[in-house]
Amino acid sequence: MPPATSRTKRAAPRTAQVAEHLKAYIVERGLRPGDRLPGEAELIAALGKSKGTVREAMRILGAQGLIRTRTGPGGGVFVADVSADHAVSLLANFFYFRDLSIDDLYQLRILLEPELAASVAGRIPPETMERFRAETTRFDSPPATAEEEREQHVASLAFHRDLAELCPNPLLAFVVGFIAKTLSDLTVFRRLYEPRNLELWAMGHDYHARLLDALERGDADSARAIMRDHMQAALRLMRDQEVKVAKRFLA
Amino acid sequence: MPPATSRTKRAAPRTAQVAEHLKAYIVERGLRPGDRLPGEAELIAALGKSKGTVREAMRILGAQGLIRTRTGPGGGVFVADVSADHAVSLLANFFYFRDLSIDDLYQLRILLEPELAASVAGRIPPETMERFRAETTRFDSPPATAEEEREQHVASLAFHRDLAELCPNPLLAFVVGFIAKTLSDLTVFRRLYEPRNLELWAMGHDYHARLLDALERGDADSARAIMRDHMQAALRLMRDQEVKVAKRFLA
DNA sequence: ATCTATTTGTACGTATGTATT
DNA sequence: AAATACATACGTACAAATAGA
Repeated sequence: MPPATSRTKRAAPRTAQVAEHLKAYIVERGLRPGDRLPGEAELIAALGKSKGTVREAMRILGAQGLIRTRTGPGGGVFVADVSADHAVSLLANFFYFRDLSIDDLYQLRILLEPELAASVAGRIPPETMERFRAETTRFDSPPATAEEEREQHVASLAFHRDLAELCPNPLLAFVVGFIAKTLSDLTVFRRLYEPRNLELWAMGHDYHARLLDALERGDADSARAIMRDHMQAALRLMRDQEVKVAKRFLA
Repeated sequence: MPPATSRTKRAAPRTAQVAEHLKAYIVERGLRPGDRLPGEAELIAALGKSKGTVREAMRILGAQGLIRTRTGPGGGVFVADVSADHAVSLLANFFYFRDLSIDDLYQLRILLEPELAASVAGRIPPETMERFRAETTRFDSPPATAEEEREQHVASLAFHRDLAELCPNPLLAFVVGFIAKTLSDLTVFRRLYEPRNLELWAMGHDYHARLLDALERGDADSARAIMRDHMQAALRLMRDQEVKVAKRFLA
């Protein structure tokens, strides 16, 4: 048996043990989002751990998005569905110390967005389609100010996120959504005095309309082709723009 | 002013406030991985919060991979680089309640792996290349048992993860690594009595060698083409296999 | 090798806040 | 409006780990 000074893997702290225990508990019982977990008091009694230890374990699961707690009667600890936003934030933190360039993001975008467009063709509910059409009218006139141009760009990215939510492949939807969110955060801090790019507006406006047409009539191949052209053009234009990166952690 | 019973956004719990405060602290000061953060005692004094509150906040940041703590003299709280493994685990939890199918994973794989192969062509250090070559010899003979076949498959996925680490695009590297890890976890539980697939072995062995050749001579286009063919063939074979999904949370 | 100092980790008791009935 | 049930916050004491003398 190795001496105490050896580099044998130290036992995990009790808090981490309790957290893992709770995860296993959820998996074993096949609990679903909304299902109730034992509360503080019960866990303290059942596991023989102190209040602090149990609470810290809860915080770990909460930070990972796995549980939610509510105070008051009928409150307690509940299994939570990890939200897409939460997962995006957690992943964004991973890239905090790794610098993602615009090119990095667009390399993925060019590969994925056309496929995503194809996969949602013919799968858009009429009322959603109506909303999309209404959105495009907001951009019928070219942006008058740099600020307006930025708003249009962010709105366009929001459209891509909305589209992603309709994708039947959850992983594809997530990655595309993540990229759009990241680009959105980046461009919030774009320099405002740069010359506005009317070409970008005209192109965006045109592709938007043609894409919606293709999606509505369920023409996956056209949707893919339109999106591919748009992505390549967008990358060329992005390359000309100076972008200030916002460094921060997300909640 | 709305009454107390309205749905105005409740103030965040103190613990969450402290956690956000610490994140902001890191960002404002531009702290880097390894840099020291104020310890428990200092934070208790500086923020006027209790020990439990401060510790729970630390656990939140720890669960997100942002800090690490060490006991003893010279110990304390330190900024951590969120590890790729940690980020993969957090994202895997997001998909716990969303079922990713093999087809979902391969839809992305087919799009991304060829591009990744192209991007690492000519960028593989000689000693790494040697290691890759050595690995392939382990598979010079076809698998004798179902268990051996599974091992080869997992090893092949590990190779793809190693390759991903060399990719200059951190996002592309992450997504491909995530897919390989997820497939690895899935196939650990494949049924063992199914007929072994010698075709899979032969194809894998062949493409492996040709891919390494292309990568070594920096031939990005060939690498991309080889990888694309391999992915499409692999998907066809995977579709014939019954796969048991392992449901669990990751640490 | 043993002790000592330092810093996080665990335990427990009590009080406060919050939301439902 | 009040009682109830639950999480949240606080303070103290002690245990464990680790670097250095």
